[in-house]
Amino acid sequence: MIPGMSAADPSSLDRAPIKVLLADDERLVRSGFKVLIDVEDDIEVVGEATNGAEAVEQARATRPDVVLMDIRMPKVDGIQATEQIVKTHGLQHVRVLILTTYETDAYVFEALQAGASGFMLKDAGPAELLHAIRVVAAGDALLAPRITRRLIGQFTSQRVAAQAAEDRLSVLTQREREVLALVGQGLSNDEIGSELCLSPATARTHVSHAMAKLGARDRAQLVVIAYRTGLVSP
Amino acid sequence: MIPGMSAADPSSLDRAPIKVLLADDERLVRSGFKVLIDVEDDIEVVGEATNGAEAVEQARATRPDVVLMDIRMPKVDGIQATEQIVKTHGLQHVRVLILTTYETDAYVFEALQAGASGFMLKDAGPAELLHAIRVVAAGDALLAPRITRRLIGQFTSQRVAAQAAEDRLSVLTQREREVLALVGQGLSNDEIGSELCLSPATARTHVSHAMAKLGARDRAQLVVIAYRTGLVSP
DNA sequence: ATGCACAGCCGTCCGCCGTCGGAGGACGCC
DNA sequence: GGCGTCCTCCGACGGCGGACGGCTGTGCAT
Repeated sequence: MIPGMSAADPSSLDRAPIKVLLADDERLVRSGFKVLIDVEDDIEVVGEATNGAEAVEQARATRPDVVLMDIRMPKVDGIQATEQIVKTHGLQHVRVLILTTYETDAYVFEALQAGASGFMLKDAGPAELLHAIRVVAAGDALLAPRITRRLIGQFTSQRVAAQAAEDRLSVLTQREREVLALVGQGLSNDEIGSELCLSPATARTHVSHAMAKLGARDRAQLVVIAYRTGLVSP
Repeated sequence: MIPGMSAADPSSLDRAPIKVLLADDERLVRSGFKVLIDVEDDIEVVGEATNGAEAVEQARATRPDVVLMDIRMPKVDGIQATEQIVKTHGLQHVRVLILTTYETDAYVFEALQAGASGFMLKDAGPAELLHAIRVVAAGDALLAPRITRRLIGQFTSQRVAAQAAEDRLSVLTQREREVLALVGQGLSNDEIGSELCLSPATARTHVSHAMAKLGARDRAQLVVIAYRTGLVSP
């Protein structure tokens, strides 16, 4: 074991070994992982599966700590299998580590949504893979660096977009923004008036001004703008 | 160098060493990192800073590949410094790796938004830290496993919430959902009618039914529901 | 076959919404 | 003081929106 990389498992000797289930349709890949894992003292392979359905069966039978799951597999794919495993009663402790060749964004999203704890690419080094298994077994999560980068990029880009959209509201006065926020929650003019201690006529004026400035025709379109700019939360 | 962990830098010997700038207000922390880094052949410390302002100066002077940045620092904090560095013309190649004791969600978000490429906790092992430096220097990104876990948890939880909210729409007919989607984009009844090849009166009926079933009074409130359920994207 | 329920479609009536014009007061700026 | 901006308020008009009832067709059950 590599010194210093053991944050997830500082004393491997006095614990039960991490039980791993391999799910991949290619025999060569499985045997490769198996020899890689078997030389480690603190990790052992307890089962293998060649498709998603088998993976679910094996998970129920062997109750592993970690499932190394490929995505593209015959019959049931890895993402569906992941969903079934983590939703099975009594198998909540099982962590799924996706291991695939493709870094398609859609795969990553679906896999995480399905309940995967990690996402690694097959071009990762052996030590990275072993480290990932230990991290996931400890209940933490881990993504391949390239995936992390893209995830962050997407995260920040949508933040920037929200920032840019928020600039559309810069033409509004403070009061108009307040009114817009209430319109964004579906309030009527009268409700806005009593909420802000205004005459309903004044509320209408502010709504009207906001619509004119933002190019909205309806108050419905104002709601759309309020959501798109992030003025009102989901 | 550890075999297998070198995916980010497979052949360290035939490249220029990674230049690292240390930014931390505690002398002990800096010296600790320095001895850790200096024993590696492919990484070298080219400067040190004790606060955010110094970090920006040093980054301009030494043009490092990676800045190891603490968050809590006097004068200018690490997040502000990160923002200034990555926005400085000619310093876009500089990657910032946040290294802090606290895993507060707000810190993580702000740091990533500011342009950081990684976020590690100070309780990480030496090998993890060195690996993180190499990953970030290679242009990829990396988060501490605990951070990754929380990020994924937040990501999926909001997905699950959207899923639960979507059940509200189960009472609607297919046609009504279509109409609702268009209402959610701010379309008028006439526009919906021509969009779906309907009489405007029919569009109104569907809108009316959707409102009755969902407990909405306005079409504005329908827009709110459409966004909250995720029927229309942000 | 009859009755029933539901989805879809349409026309009509009333009310709120949105527009326009006007008007007053508070504040800051030249 | 004059000017501009913002907030507040009012009244009247036209129109879209929403409610209501009626009509058709389909599927299901008795």
